[in-house]
Amino acid sequence: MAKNYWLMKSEPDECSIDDVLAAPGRTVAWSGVRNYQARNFMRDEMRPGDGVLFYHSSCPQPGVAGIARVASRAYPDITQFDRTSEYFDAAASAERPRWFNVDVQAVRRLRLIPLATLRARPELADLAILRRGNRLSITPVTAAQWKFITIVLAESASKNRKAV
DNA sequence: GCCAACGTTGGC
DNA sequence: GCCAACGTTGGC
Repeated sequence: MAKNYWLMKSEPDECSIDDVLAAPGRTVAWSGVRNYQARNFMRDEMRPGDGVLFYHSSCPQPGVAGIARVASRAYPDITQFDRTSEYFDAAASAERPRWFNVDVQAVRRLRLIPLATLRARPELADLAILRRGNRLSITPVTAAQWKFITIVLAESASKNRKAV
């Protein structure tokens, strides 16, 4: 099956790309997603090896902060069973779990590609996260968008750093 | 099944 | 803090 690509939002106060890089195995469980569409992407479409744009949201400098990869198939999100968790779901049971998550492994940090930079590029006009009113925390990325962001934008960011 | 009210997201 | 946009809830 062809490799898929995704953009996953995370609030850096909660879990930044550096937090994932510092985690054991550079891997974290992407638990706590409580949106059906995002859940379905993880449960039904994600496969180990899929590419992930790690996006920092709800922070002073929103943008793509790193590259990661899907590191597991989806499995039941343990936080739905934990009464002490803010993600507890009384309607879920072990027999009928409602929420699922994959594991995400950090690959590398990027010099931040700011949201404004993404918006400025006509090549990314159809990027889901740039669509008006988009709030989904997990969105698909096309192979062309992935290449453009991880090669063209990440490269030019690296050159700019040398120039500065 | 409709739809108003409410809650959340997330950039600014 | 504001506000647009969208998802969810619950009465009917």
